[in-house]
Amino acid sequence: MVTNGQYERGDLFNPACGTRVILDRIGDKWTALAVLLLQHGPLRFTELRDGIGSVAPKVLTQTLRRLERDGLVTREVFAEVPPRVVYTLTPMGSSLIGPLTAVSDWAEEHISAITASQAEYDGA
Amino acid sequence: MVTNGQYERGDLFNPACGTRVILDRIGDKWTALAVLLLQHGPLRFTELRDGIGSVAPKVLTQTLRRLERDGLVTREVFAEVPPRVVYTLTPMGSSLIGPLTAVSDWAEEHISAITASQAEYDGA
DNA sequence: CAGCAATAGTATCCATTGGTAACCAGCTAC
DNA sequence: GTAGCTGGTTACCAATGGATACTATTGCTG
Repeated sequence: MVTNGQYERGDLFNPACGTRVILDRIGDKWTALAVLLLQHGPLRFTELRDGIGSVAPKVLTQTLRRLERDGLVTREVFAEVPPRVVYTLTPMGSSLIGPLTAVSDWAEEHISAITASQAEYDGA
Repeated sequence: MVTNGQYERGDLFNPACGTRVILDRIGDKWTALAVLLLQHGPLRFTELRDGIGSVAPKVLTQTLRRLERDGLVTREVFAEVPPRVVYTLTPMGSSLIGPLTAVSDWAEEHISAITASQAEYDGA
């Protein structure tokens, strides 16, 4: 089931399928969270860094650069003093909010059951 | 906005919020893919390993053990020769298929736009 | 009985990614 | 001139993931 000869649809056993490529991309430590945080409007570098709390600036820079390269966020630099850099979701980035929110809602719904399962597993 | 005093709902800026805990858990390299692969029925260790293709047995074992600990899959050992181990989604595991499929569908829909954006970024 | 084959892993070592801490560039206010 | 703000970068260390070899169990082959 080949689409345009480059990516295979649906066949998750094929490493070249689009889903696997994307899971590999947004399945790193901070990407999904960054997109979710930007859903209510643009944020500055420092707002993201301080808000996340535990991310190293180096890693946040990497995450945002990759998102920019993928066309999911834009990066605007204002030549002020002190400098200001604002990150904004593109329309494509915004379209990812829905699916990510589905996962997020699932998480909120099942987090306590998962924690309970872990406790039982560890104690048994 | 605290639920039971342990997890905070909705506030993604709080590292203790359920979404962030779960994103940290299923946002590793193979967990989401393993759940998606199990959606059509149980699979053996070797079927998962060979199907994924590029995962080291050590890492697949870690992934499946964590999923078992979280209560998302069950592990059944048949004392035969050669041995047989079958992994199956629990009801909670199956309930994650919907949200993950939403992400998967998004991926299939936007993979070519993302690839194009990357090419432009790299060439510009 | 010696040797081999099949499955589901471990064990060991190496590579890649993420984290910590320190520093920089540009400008402004003291 | 020196300190401070922002948005990083650099150098180094820790944790996670990957490659390869090996093991345990037991029936089958010769």
